[in-house]
Amino acid sequence: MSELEDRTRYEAAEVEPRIVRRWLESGLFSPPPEGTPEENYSIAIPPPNITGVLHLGHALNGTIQDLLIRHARARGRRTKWILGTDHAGIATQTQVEKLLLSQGIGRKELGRERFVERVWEWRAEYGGTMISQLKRLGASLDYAHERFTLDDAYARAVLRVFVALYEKGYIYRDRYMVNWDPGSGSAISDLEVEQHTVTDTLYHIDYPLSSGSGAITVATVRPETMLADSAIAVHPDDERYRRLIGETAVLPLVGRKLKIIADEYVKPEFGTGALKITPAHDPNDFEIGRRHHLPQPSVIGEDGRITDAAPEEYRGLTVAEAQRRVVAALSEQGLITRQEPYEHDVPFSQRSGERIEPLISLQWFMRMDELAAPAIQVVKDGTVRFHPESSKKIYLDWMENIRPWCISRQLWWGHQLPVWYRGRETYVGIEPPRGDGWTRDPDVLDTWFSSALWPFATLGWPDETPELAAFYPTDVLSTAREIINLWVARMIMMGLEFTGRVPFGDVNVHSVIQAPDGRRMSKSLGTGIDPIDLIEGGPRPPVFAERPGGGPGQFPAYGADALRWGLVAMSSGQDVRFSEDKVAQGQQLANKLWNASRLILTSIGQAGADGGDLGGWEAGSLRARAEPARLEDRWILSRLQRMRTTMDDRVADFDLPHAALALYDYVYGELCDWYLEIVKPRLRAGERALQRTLLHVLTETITIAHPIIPFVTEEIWSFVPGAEGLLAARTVGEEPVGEIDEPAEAALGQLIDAVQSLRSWRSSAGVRPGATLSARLRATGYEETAPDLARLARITLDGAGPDAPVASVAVPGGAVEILPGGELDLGAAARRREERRATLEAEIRRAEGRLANEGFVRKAPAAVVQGERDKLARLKGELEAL
RNA sequence: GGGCGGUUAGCUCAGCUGGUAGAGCGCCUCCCUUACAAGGAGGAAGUCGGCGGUUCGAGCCCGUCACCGCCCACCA
Repeated sequence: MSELEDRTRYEAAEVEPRIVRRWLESGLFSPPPEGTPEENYSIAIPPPNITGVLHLGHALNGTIQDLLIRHARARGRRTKWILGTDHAGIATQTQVEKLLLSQGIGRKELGRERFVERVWEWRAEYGGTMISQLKRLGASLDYAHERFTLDDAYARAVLRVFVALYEKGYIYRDRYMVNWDPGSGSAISDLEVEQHTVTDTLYHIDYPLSSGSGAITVATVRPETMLADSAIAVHPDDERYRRLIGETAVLPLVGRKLKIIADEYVKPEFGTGALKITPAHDPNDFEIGRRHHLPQPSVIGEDGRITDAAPEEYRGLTVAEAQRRVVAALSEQGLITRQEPYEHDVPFSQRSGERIEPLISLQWFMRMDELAAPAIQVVKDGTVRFHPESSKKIYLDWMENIRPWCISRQLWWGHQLPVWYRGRETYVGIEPPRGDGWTRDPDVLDTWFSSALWPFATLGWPDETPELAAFYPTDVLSTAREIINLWVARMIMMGLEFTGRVPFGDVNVHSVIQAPDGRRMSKSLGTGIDPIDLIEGGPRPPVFAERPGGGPGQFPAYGADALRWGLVAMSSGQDVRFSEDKVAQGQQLANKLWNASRLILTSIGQAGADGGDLGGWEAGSLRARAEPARLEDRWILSRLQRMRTTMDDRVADFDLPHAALALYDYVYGELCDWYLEIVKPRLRAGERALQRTLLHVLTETITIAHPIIPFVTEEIWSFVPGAEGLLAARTVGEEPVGEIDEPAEAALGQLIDAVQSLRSWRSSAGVRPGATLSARLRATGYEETAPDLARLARITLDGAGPDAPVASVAVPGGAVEILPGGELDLGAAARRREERRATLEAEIRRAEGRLANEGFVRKAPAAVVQGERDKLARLKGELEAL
């Protein structure tokens, strides 16, 4: 036991790494594939990108999932937390390309095959960063069965899905308007586009009418696209233009004649009310063009340069250069009648950050309506539940307006389409076509296509593996709301289509953690932090206010438990600011629990170390039988049971912040502040019944706390006499850990109030903290607790004599009279008395006022009115006593 | 433009079905009491964003306005 005596502080940095090792060696996190999905509990982790580095969002989501998994494991369920990584097409390709470029190697010169080889090499070297970080966080993932969205088995699943959907007619090829990302040189889906506010120039340009009588003026922020104009549109009811409908105008710089057409899409009040139509370079114009069967000349190529369809002097220019030239030429001709700055939202690629170039392109698409219908149904009927429920709206809004998904990407890193062409023939199949002359489509699939299969492809689908039989469907999917549509929706659709079952029953949408100043957490803003820096100590970005501990500009090593507790505790809203204080609070909790355990374990001492002689241990379950010998024992068992129930309920509701706070309040406000203080005298007596109760309370407390703060609790467990194996493997089952005891709670509550009142009185009356006062108890309800009251409030209750009290301190059930004695500052006591009198008088006035209010007496519930009367009587009694 | 969330102590946040406001940090006073000074005891500190309304009674319910954040959205 001397080791425990010496370790007066909990040193997370020393403890945690070896606990991680013990967990990993135990094999506990890799359950055998047995039992049914209903009996078992599984979660598939949102696969981290191989390019990724853990950020606070990952740390929070990792903690949440681990908490759920450990909680389920402690309830006796076979748990599997499925691990894997995502190949992350664009992100990875871009990153490796940059790296190679810094070595002077270009992607194109390297060639596709060798480039892909280099990416695999890169992945082998760096792809596991986040996994080792998750281990450090304590995440109890099944590390032995790590999957990758590009491994062979997974790739087979992807191809099979593609072929099946093609055969059903859902997947097709089309020339259609796509979001072209010049940065990655690929089309991307709508969900990979984000809008940024940009200030452009709005140009008003005159298009001379063919009739020669005047001109029609259009407004545009992209004058260069006029080279591809194929019409001018006005609103059919717009009086200004009505007579021009059907006429033509001459496209400046090009000379082509443009028909003036009517379309209700045009807003007469916006700009000039006349809209130039460029079907090939604007999504709205594309639709209008289709309605009116307009030609779709395209002047911007996939390389972002002007094509040969434009007049010669513009060919080969970049879009920006072309814009300058067009504007200059138009100005020269006096056709620009107005220019004004114009602020609007413009699409950018989430990946490359470049401005999206809307283009018509030949791509593969997937029609979603048929897949969406059942996926909407399962959410509406509660087969899949969102937490919080409000996030379900995000899903339904998108699903009910779902549009075709552009699934082909012009990249090299990913699942190449199982599509071959020969002349005008197209072959789609898992195996390559027979015969000569076939060329494979070079495109790869959108990364999210493979991610959509995650919950079942990771378990071996399409093979009927034991893993699939045991763990699919999974129980929970936890994520941030930004990928509800990008990923969650698609998993539900694919799960239903290919397994006939929803991939998970609950979707937990967690908070987004912002920087302390409310900005987004991001590396480029200098607001991002590596969670490992909080665990092990590391640089503290300037946006994080200085706190004591740690070096200058350094986070102290808070430890993983602290970070876990802190993240969960702070994640109470949909967007929350990162609070380092909460992490510090988590560290304190770990330290407190550690020290409380030291007190208990060292006091049990040898009796426990001998093993069996505590008598209360049941050999099988290692569960001490508590023997509540006294009131406080019944009280703590009651409170323990309540805390456990609260914890279970909050976890079941996915309300984890309150689970974390409930644990803290119990450990501090009940176990340490009161129970351990009350039993201290009994502790020294070596009372056997007390030891059993303590051991029970300690082991159940750490078992319940373990899912949130697994490290410190595991470390404590290793010192519990008779404990074997890992706490992580210990189950609590369903039986209660204590008995709810209302009388005990009432009596102890009274004691606590009384002690606090007396301490407060002492402090304001200027009594020396160490002094013991002579006093007399004039109150009921302290039959069992009077000695504790005396000790904790530092008074003696032996003053039975006739002495007049110098003060009367109101406590529940009556008052404690303070008798004269050498330690009293009578002046301060008198001042205190006068202050108290003033407060009492004010409160009495308030209560009397309320009771004089006829409406209150008549309409308020009887219990509330009676409570007010009781309070008034009590206040008056106390005033009397003063 | 639509939707969601927020506005409570100096800071970060709790506040259950409406019954005279709480925690952590910070601040002040005291205490190295044999688990913990990364500790303990006590204290000061709030027009609960503004304005209306419902109610005997509103931080909580309703309306409205303001500000902050996020998500979604094809108006040049």
